This record gives sequence, structure tokens and C-alpha cells, in this order.
Amino acid sequence: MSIERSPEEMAFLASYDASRFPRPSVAVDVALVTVLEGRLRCLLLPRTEHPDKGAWALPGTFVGIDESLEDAVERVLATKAGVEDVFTEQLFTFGAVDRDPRTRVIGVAYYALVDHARLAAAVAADDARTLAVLDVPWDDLEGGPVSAVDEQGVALPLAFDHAAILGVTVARLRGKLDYAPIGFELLPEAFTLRQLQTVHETVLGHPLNKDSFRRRMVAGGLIEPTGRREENVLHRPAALYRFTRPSRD
Amino acid sequence: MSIERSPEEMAFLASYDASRFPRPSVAVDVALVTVLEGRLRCLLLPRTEHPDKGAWALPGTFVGIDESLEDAVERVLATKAGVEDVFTEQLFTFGAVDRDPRTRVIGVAYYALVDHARLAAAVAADDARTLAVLDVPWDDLEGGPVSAVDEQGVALPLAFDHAAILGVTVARLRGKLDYAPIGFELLPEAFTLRQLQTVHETVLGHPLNKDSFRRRMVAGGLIEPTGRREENVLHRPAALYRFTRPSRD
DNA sequence: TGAATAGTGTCTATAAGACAATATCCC
DNA sequence: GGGATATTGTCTTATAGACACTATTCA
Repeated sequence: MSIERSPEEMAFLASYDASRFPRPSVAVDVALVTVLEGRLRCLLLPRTEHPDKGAWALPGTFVGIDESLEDAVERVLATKAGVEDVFTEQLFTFGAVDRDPRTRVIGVAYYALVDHARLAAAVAADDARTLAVLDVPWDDLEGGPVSAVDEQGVALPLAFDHAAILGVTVARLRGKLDYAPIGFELLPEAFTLRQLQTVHETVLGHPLNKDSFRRRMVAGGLIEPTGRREENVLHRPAALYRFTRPSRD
Repeated sequence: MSIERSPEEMAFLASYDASRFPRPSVAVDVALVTVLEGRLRCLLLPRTEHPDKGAWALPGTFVGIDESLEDAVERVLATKAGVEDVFTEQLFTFGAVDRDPRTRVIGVAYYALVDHARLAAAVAADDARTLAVLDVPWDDLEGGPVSAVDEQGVALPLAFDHAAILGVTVARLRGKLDYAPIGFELLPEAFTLRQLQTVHETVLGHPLNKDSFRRRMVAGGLIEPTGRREENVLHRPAALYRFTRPSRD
């Protein structure tokens, strides 16, 4: 807005009483996702307090009155999830009146993508953190809630509307994978085309044609060979590529 | 969440004090968009009060403490924009700390699509409402703020971060047009393929190949012939199609 | 009949899927 | 050498763009 503020407007702003109307709380919740062993996974924390004590929840926090949404996301990722400098994107804002039984909470959901090695390290550093497997009961972009299970396939009940948040996350990832550079965010710095294809197949939930996948990726101009190759594999080693990051942020 | 609430949890909830922390206000802003004469347009209202008095704003309102986001959008569309039963979709949530000079306001932006006849009627019914032309200074999905001008091309200064909201709206529309049934929402019940192509070209900001556009639309299965044709045109009348709405909502 | 746009048919270029052949590593 | 996967090359098929041609309305 380029209009100058007049003295009259400055006076109006100084006398504005923001407390005249009841206001909701605003929170951010973050689905921190990775791919490991051909399964989509996300970080969950146990709820140790009411409400939904005993259930599993995405890392989240209330947004400070002088804190931007992105700052709140960064804070919750650092303090509750144990990761920094990861790719994040706003997902959707959940505003149902009864989504939190304590009080009215508007929830701004974000997703974050990280390679499995970094997430595994964060999980190992804190017993509370669990790396859950996502069980997606629908195809393509159909949508709907997504449930979480542990390594043995035992369901981990999700708190609040977090199953819906995970559902929107998976649908968004599937929708963006084809045209946005997000597959790379789920892999380490250097990766093989086969690893990248596995990531895509895991996110999409169905196998891809190998030849056409390779052609698309190589022709797409988003990756470049590092000149190095895999080592210590019991077959012909694949070339290692890196994401030609067009500068993040 | 399927876990039963225990008596202990019920007691916790009853004693929960939501006022312990300062909370932001939450508002919805709606970009109500249409296509007319090959230009993207949106509804703007003049700001008659501080802040940004004299600038132009998207219809918006604070969200009631017992009102869902969607209900607030419906309310603002009915009361401020004068339209009901239109296609709406959540766009993005703007959370910069200083985006409103009065107080901290988290803004959940929505866009709404409507055919030009309905929007023209709403504008004609209330002098305050203006149908502004959107001036998009970038190509494809590049993004960035979008400005508004009147019929003569004179700039209409936008309040708050509404130029950014319109920018995200246009980028979203361009991104979704190819795979989501949104072009139809900008046209009346029955339309010709040429009208649909013009809508697509206007949203995308560049011309499309006629043959391939027709093939895609007819093959896509989202439209069906009504059996009727244009009337009173000075050339061969085109067949009228309708959107085979797979049920809205 | 002429102006103007709708609609059809055909050819070409490009991208995707299928599949065979060869390359390169570790054991 | 044998096992396993990477990588290249070729053929086939589907789709998009280009363009010529026919159709139908009103003035």
C-alpha cells in the first residue's frame, strides 16, 4: 500500500482498541515428511497433556503475537522436531469451530520435507520423537484422511484433525511432484536417478516407467551430474546427480 | 480423533483459560474474480475508514469466534459482494506481523469465481462496488503483486497486502486451470468452446492453439453438448456446451 | 453471394512406453 | 565368469501443433 498515512490516520491507529471483539487462537502444525525404505513417513510426538492425551500429534505451537507464521514454523521445527534449514511450504488453514476442544483455534498447517538421514538423526536424539509410517488409503489425488502406523503396522491414533492435515499433505505432494522441484528435498545432496525415482514412486503411490522418468529428469534441467558415482554397491554403480537449486528462498 | 474423552480430560477442558496469551485477530479476504472482454477482473470496495482510507480493498471481514472460515467467506460474499452460491477455494494465509497497522491480523485469503453476468448485476446493484481490471505484470507462474486499474487504465491503489493476494490468486488460477475444472466457473451455464478458450487465454495471459484446445476439452469428458446452438450471431452458430459438474461440494 | 466463424480431416513433430543390447561394478 | 543394475539405442504409440478444407449462419 503506497498511500501515505495522514496525521489523522496515525491518530486513529493509536486509539484503535483491538480487544473489542473476542479473538481465536492461531497455531501452526507442521507435517515433517520423509521417504525411507519406499514408505512415506512423518515425525509424530506423543501428547502428554490434555486434550487428546495419549494420542500422537504433529509438531505444532501457538503463534506468538509478534511472530510471523514462518517464524513460528521455524521455531517448532527447531525445538520440537530437531531440524533446521529444511524446505517448508504452507499447506492449508483449518478453521472448523470445534477442531480443538480447548478453545477456538485456527490452525495454519505447513509441510516440511527432509532427507531421511537428517530426520533419523533427529529422531535418535530424542526418545519422544517417533518416525511414523503413513498409510494412504486412496489413489492419486482423491484425498481424505491418512493414518499413521509404527514399524509393525500398529496404528498410532492421531490427535485433533491431524489425520486430515496429513491427507492434504500427501495430496499436495502428489499434485506438485510433477512440476515442482520437491523430490530433491527428500534426498541427500547427491543421489542416483534410481533413488529419485523411488522417491517419486513412494510419494505418488504407484510405479513409474523407468525410461521415461530418466529422460524427463535429465531433460528437465533441474539436476546435473556430480561426476561421481555410487560406491560399494554390488552392481554397476550409478552416476550421482545433484539438484541444480535455483536458489532456495 | 477417536479416543474417548475421560472425566479427567473433560475437567481439564472445562477449566482451560484461553485468555492467558494475547491472540491475533483473524480475517478472511476474498478475491472475487471474473473474465469480461478478455480481461481478468475483480470486485473492489472503497475503504471509507482508516486505515488505508481512500484505497481499494477486497471484500473481507473479521472471523466470528463461533464462525468457520467458510461461513465467514459466504457471509462476506453475500453482504459485501452481493453474490451467493459461487465457487470458492482457500488460497493462502498471510501472516506478516505488520500487514494491518491496527493490530495483528492473520488474513486467510480465498478466491471466488463467478460468471461476468452475475458479477455485473452485483456491481450494478451497489454504487460502492467496482469491477476493476487486473493488470498482471508477469508471465506464466512467475508470481508477484498484481495491480488494479479502472476501465480507462487509471490505477486503483490497493489497501493492505491486497496486491499480493491478487498476485497469488492469478498464479493459482494459472496453475490449476489445466487440470482442475475452474474455467467453467467463469462462464454462464451454457457456453461455446470459443468462449471457454477465451476464458483460458485470459487467465493464462497468452493465446492457445485452437485445435488442440478443442480436442482436449471434448476428450476431457468434463463438458457435454447441450444440443442447442448460439443464436443471433453473424456467422455459423457454435454448439453450446455445459459443464458436467461432478457435483459441487 | 459474401463475410465471418464453426467444425473436420490430415500431416508432422514431439514426448512417452516398451524392449533389446551393452556397460560396469562386486563377488 | 556370474549376478545385478546402469545406461544407451531403437521402435512403437499417443498427443500437440499446423494447416487446409468444408459447413452454416446472417446481412
